[in-house]
Amino acid sequence: MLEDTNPNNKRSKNKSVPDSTNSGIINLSNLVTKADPNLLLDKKQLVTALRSDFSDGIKKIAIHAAIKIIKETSEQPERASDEAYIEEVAAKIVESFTTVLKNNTEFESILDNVLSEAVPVVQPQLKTIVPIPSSAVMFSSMEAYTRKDLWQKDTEGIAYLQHRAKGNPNNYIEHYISNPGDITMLPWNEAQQIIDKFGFTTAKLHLIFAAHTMNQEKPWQSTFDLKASDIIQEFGWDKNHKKLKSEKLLEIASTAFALDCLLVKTVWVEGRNKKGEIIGSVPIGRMWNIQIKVSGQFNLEGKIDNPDEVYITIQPGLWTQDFLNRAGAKSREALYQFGYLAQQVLKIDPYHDELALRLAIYLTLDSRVRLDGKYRVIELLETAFSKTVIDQARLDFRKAYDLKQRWDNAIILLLELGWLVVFDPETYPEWLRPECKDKKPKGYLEKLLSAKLTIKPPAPIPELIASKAKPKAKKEPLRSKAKATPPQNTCVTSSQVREARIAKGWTQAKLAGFLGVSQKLVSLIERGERTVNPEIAAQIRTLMDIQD
DNA sequence: CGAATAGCTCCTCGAACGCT
DNA sequence: AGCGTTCGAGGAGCTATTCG
Repeated sequence: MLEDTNPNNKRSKNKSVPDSTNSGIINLSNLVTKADPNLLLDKKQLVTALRSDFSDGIKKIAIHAAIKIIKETSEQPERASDEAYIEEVAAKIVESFTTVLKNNTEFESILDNVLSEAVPVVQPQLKTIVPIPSSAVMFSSMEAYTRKDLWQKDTEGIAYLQHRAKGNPNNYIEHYISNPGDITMLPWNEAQQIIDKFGFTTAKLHLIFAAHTMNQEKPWQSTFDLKASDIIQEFGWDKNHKKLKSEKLLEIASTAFALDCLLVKTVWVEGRNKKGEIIGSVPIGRMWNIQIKVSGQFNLEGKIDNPDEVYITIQPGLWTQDFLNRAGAKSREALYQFGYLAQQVLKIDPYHDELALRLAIYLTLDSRVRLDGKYRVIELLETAFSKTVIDQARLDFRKAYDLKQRWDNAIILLLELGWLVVFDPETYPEWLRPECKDKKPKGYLEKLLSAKLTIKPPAPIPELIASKAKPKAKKEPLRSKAKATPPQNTCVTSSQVREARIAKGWTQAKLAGFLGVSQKLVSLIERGERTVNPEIAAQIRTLMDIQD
């Protein structure tokens, strides 16, 4: 089961480099390891570095060789102590080697084999609405990144965070902390240092990784590359001019580094069907395997101080085999659950709009499960903060006022971002709503906590989710068809679908996977042999960016 | 040769229809 | 009205063909 080997294990090798100059043999691999690993990014720089390293090595050997030659073969062995003569002979030896090296294309072809492509092929930026995994692992990992208060110490002093399923308490997911490239669980004190690095940036980067993972057919077997400057734009950091771009790049790199430290273990049994149950249990493994490559100008020590780009290579962990397995879901052996992420969520500022961001992330994941979007205020606040925050607000009127302010600001921001917020007329009266400036009566906090409201992500996400959900609740016949389609143009032609799909480089099977239909139907649609129902048409338009 | 696509067949489900 | 039958759309599985 765990047979696929982790490519990251390579990195711990090459710790000590034997001094090849003493043996008189130049070993290319030794030279490679002596070079700064950052050099591996740029073949030209590496070749230059290796050539100069090679020449230095040759010079030392050449001097030894020159002395030996003069002593043993020369007619004037006494000149073996004549430094000038030695250098002269050594220089000839060096020259004979370096001329060979200069014209040696074999040297570069060896490097071609040693090195992967210099600049990785990066994934394009995310669109405004993207599919995103919404399985329990996403909920639990979001808690791991944004809820430091939920981390605990077990009896052996290991730091862990446990997320139990609401419906079935036998199902749970646990997270641990490790050092990068390792799966040893770290004890509390060491783990704390990494947990301290967690936060909203980590959570947002995690969402971006997760969104790109949706593009992988078998995520647990594949890797993909992202460019940190794309991520900066997705975070909306490009508009902040107080920080240098290189600083932002390094922040992304260190955030990715923190993501590499999260482990996950799942014990999950879901569904009842003909084949029995889906067992989604994975032993402890990494959430993401991450490698970071920095590119830019080298300083004198061969390091990069101010990178002009950072490339992140991501390999999703084994959890995706059980929770993001399209083929497995078809054969009812694994899960493939996803919702949709509005890209603007990534741009919400965690410092000024923390609650809005927490709500947006939670609701993004939860909207697939809770189709009606109905929540009570207390429920949302409890998932966003620890319970103690609410208890403190109950005891201290200033904290209560503060909490109400934060809640109102969060709701106002979500409304501005196009989220659908409908206040329940009975439990959420006018005077309690964010826009009302009137003085609040006594006991308003309890009123607010028990108030009900409907929150849904911005259009067209609710429509997309609704069309994905198998309509178990009876749809009202006939009328629904006419009613469901009023606002947008939901027609697509067969050629539009085919052209858009090919433009994106998707196969019919891949599009079918996102639509939740068979590849065959996509084929029929593209040939114009099947009419496209409005819901599928709307999904196609969104997924494929089809304009009128 | 393997991945992508298309052809064929069969199943399911809801709407419409007809009979009692 | 209640029930069974028929029909067509939507969809899945298996497999043949095409294409790079």
